[in-house]
Amino acid sequence: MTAKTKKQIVIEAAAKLFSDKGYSAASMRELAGRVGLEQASSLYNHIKSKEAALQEICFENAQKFTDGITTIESNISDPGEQIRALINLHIQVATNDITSVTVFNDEWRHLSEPQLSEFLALRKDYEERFKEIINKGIKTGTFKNINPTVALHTILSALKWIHYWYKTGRDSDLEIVKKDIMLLLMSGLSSND
Amino acid sequence: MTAKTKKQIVIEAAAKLFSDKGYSAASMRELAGRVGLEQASSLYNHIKSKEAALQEICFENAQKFTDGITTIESNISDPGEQIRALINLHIQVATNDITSVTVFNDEWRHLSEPQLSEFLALRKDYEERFKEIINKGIKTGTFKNINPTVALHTILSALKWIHYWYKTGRDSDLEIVKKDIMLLLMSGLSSND
DNA sequence: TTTAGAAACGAACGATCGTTCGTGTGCAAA
DNA sequence: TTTGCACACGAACGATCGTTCGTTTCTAAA
Repeated sequence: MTAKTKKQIVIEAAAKLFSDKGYSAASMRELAGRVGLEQASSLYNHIKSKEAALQEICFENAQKFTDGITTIESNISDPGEQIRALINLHIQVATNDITSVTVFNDEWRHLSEPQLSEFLALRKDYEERFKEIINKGIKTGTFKNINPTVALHTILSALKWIHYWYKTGRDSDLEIVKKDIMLLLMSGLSSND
Repeated sequence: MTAKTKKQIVIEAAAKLFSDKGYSAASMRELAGRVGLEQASSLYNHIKSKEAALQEICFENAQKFTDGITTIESNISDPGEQIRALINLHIQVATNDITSVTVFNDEWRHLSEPQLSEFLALRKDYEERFKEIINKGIKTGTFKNINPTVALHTILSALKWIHYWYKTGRDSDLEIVKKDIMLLLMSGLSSND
């Protein structure tokens, strides 16, 4: 296990700070204080700028999702199991790195060009591949005939509260939560009796 | 139809601006420009402060949800129909006032005390009442035996993308979207063949 | 036509922002 | 022991922020 570089520490603290206050309300002086530095200027020995930190966080998380869906596409063929694996991926990412996924979800819009366009392109690509799996499931009769765009966004949006839950309450076991989210999204709230 | 007061115009423009840039990144000078004023100082003839505008937006929307669930509680008794009505309420609010619901969802954390606590109490109250309906449905066998907290947050979170969709693409009919969201949340993605 | 009040203006305030730069310090290689 | 480099410091920069205040302009009632 290699030691964490100071840069990594700064980036992680930045993710937490951006998550707590939002990117614009987060100051470099507070970030310095959180990593034990007296001066904001000291940060610039480790990162290039405030926005460079945001970029690292956003693209690092984008990579996790891109890698995840690539693995799922090549190792699983049944659309139902693919969607289950995607749901699992989102829960996994959200609970493994609680703060940076918040930044990924909410603070990407403070990226400036050309990073903003690049980020949106990555997201769009991910969504298209997700939607393609839904489409395939509908065609094969595995899924209901629901508008794929609606299904895509409803599922993605539904998975966004996890990091919040994991951060605050976390009263029940993760495996139970995972199972119930799967059940709700795949089979719905209504009982079938 | 009474004319819109300048204060209302300012508040609505503030909602749009907060939605576009986030509360912290939104400046009073840009807000002034958006309502045709050359000076930010002119805004203070209509609103008390930047945060006062945020407060109005947040609590006005909280009121809509509180009023909505109160009506549903007293006019509908079947839990399944109550949840359907709640989903409908969220879609209705999100599409009727696209921008202010964004602020309600994402920017409330920039409220300062005591408004922050007051807002969180309102939200908590709403969530408890929503959860109570889920609980009732589980008890009567209308709903699956899913952890009510998980079901609550998954459904609430799932409904948050609507305003985004309504703002940007809006390629398909609202009634179709509404129907498909209902179907997905109540019966799930999997087909039952 | 006069007058009172509402609303817009423009300068200015103190505060805070991200970032730069020159300096000093301490550790590791020579 | 000397040298070089990584890193922390502290002052300072220009910019922008929300807000205040005194003044001017506009409008509608008298």
